[in-house]
Amino acid sequence: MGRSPCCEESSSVKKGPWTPEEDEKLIDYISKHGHGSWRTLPKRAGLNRCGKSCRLRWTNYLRPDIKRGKFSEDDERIIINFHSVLGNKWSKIAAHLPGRTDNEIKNYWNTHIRKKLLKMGIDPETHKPRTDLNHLMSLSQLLGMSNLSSAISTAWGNKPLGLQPDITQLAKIQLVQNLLQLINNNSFVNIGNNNPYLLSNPNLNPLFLNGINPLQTNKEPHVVLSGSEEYANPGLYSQAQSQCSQHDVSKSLADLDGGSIPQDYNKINSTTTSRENLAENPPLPALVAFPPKMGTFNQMDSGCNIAAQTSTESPSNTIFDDWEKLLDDETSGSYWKEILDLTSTSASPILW
DNA sequence: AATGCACCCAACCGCGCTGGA
DNA sequence: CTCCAGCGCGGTTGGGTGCAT
Repeated sequence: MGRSPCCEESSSVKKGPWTPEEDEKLIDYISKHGHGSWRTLPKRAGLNRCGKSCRLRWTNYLRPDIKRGKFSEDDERIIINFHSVLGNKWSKIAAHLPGRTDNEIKNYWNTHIRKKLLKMGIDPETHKPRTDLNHLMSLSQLLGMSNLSSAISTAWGNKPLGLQPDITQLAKIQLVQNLLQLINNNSFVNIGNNNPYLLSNPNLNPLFLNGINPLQTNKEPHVVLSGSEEYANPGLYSQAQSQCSQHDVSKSLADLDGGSIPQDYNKINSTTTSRENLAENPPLPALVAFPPKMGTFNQMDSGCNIAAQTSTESPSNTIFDDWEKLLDDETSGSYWKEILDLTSTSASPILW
């Protein structure tokens, strides 16, 4: 069905940035009369703007309850978690960050968070590790740079730059993760990063894929949504819920899906695995056992060489041992050779 | 100082949904 | 049931700004 444009094309309504005078008129009018019909508001308020422009200016900028300024780390985490569940539903995400507008969150996502996730090797759309070849290339280049830096440092008789070993390890790990995912196309491993987002993200933590909450010792059943809204990832939604509760958001998320908010959760938590992941992607055994408390866990402290944590759910030490070997400089060469051999014989056109 | 470039974010555009006639 | 006005939402644009050369 066709619809008339918001403003007559022939009309000479003003566009572009708002002047302080226009702002004042709009604020004055709405504070006295409310906005009522946006379409008729400009005339009533004496503004040469279209109603839509007035609404946008009010909701995104002039509203008195708008919170401006930098996003906190908590805000960022909440945005990421809700985005992993809701996708680009900016208004829904904004509903859980009082004072923030959907436009502001959308901009912040596109300019900051998106890039951050990409740098971490995470696809901001799916919240899963990137498997595109460009990304693999950049990782292999990172490895190359890192090795070069190491060679230069050795040649000069200096120790490598302080960050270099971590970068090397992370690049190796990330690269292998992505290779494994390419090869198996059904799961992946995630180690060597102390970012709470990675650890708590059911898409990124292998334990979640096994239906294990890394922060709890017992398995939990899958979430069965009883509400009207479908969420791609109920585990993350629970996590998002718990974070939301920390911010004292009055609107209960439980109302949305008929579930209950796990009130005592720590900052990073989750309850279940993704139904889709389990249904469509049978999990590989978890490679790393996570300790029960996030606060005590710092993988970087051990230089990515994670000490095996005992867990009743830990399926295998063998694979973990392999990873340790991979991370061991003395033996990594042979493992890389194996991987290279494997990829060179596979049908996938891996580029090096 | 001038220029080019990248980034940020306010504002715009167009589509879909909703509810009333 | 159809039509349509109005609104809200998500994607996109472009001007302003800061930084590098």
